[in-house]
Amino acid sequence: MSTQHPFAAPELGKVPCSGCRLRALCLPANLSNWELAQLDALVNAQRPVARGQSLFRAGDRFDSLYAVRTGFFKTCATAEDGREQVTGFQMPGDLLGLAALDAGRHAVDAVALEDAQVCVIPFDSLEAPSPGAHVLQRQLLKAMSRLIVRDHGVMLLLGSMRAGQRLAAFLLNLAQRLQALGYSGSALVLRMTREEIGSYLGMKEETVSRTFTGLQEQGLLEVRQRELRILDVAGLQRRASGDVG
Amino acid sequence: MSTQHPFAAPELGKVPCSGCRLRALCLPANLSNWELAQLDALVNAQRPVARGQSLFRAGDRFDSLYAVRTGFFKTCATAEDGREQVTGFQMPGDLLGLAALDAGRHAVDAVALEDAQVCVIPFDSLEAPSPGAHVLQRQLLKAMSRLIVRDHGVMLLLGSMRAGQRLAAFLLNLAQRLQALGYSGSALVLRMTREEIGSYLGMKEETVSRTFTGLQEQGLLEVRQRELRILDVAGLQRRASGDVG
DNA sequence: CGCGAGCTTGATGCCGATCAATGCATGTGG
DNA sequence: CCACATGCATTGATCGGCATCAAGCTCGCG
Repeated sequence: MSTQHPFAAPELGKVPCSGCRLRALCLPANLSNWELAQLDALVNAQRPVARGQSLFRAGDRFDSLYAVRTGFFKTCATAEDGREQVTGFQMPGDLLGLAALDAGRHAVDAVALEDAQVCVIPFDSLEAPSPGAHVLQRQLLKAMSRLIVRDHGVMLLLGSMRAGQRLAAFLLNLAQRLQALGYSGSALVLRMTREEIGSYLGMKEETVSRTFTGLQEQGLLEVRQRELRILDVAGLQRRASGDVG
Repeated sequence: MSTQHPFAAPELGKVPCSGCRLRALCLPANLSNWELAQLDALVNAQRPVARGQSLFRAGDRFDSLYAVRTGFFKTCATAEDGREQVTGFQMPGDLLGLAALDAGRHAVDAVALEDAQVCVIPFDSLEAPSPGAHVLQRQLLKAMSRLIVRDHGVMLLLGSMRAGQRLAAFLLNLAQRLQALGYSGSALVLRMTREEIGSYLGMKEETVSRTFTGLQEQGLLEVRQRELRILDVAGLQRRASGDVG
């Protein structure tokens, strides 16, 4: 149902949080062993999502949260008039579905930008007043708080930065998050199209393209299609802070 | 009766949530009597904040959440380079400090736009695994989820709307929230300056002013200084959806 | 090989930023 | 009570960044 390979089971075997490579970056961050065990009991098995597939869509009934285990997602909000906007990009360790807790229905579409696997956290886990639920709730509160802070950063970016600053800030943030996952902080592959970047940053794909070219001509980075190499982090940071135009 | 008077006490007497006018709109929303009692035990007394004063500042240690009881607030995020941006306006029933849960330090400044009173919810309440904490956490998760959804709306607005649409959408939202509080949905007083509106909407105060004038000339509203009257809700809605330029 | 999705580059025009001046309301001190 | 200062709001003139429209270009894939 979820993948293009007909033989793929809807759920794969479970890897416990306690043994997960992402343990320090995901929900289990900073938990004691006992707390970790409580959490482990609430997280269901993994589920694959093929590139281009939706994990959920806006309006879907909310019955579980998801943590990205492998792969890359985008979330899209849709206005009543049909305008769409990318509201975030999620990589391993990030949570999906947090905006749905209030209304009981998902508020955005979550689409895999490459073949991915997510961990499933049933909504029921949150309801019962078990010790595990308490741990989970506390971690979720932190995760949501973090998301709010990040969104405020995006609002700042959208409200008061020029195209060059926006793209520079975006790339720095992306590189930093990838580095936290153990990847190189300077050489990376863009999982999303120019249009998706533009949607996230409030600019048109043509402008994204031109801005890439501009940053490249200034020697700050090297970009060829989806492959990106950051040559001058400090320069990019200055650029993001509005140094130049 | 606000902090500018030297004799004002730092805390006033407590009004229990169960007897609060805002009960249905604030943290106690949709709670059973038993749950309400649990919550009541966690909320401290009220605290006054005078117009222009900060309830907290970015970087302050986070030791309690606040619920607006009376008055009007704005929250401001500050970038490293000093740029400031209003990230939200809070009215009675809204919570303040949600962005601080993750880092343990406040991420924004919260400033009273008029003399105000807030209810204090000590952070400790969240930590202990008491039944009250469980109730509080569940309500907080919902409130944060709601904030995330609202922020996504603002991102959409900032990323893909023209000045006229932004202002129209903002005013409709403001009027709707005020109406939910029992005020008129069509006649209202703007608690914030043009500059603050502009900061929130990603435009300059001159543009806000011109846009007000434009909407007025189209007969959609009437504005004189801070006093605003919405004359044509449907027209404003069309305007917000990008009907006109 | 040829198609199509995605990316780049160019030409033009418009929206909103910017600079600058005036108007209006409130408050303060003489 | 008036004169003046101050903060906020409006209006005008000009300019620049980005959207828009319109071709080409690149690359992966059937």
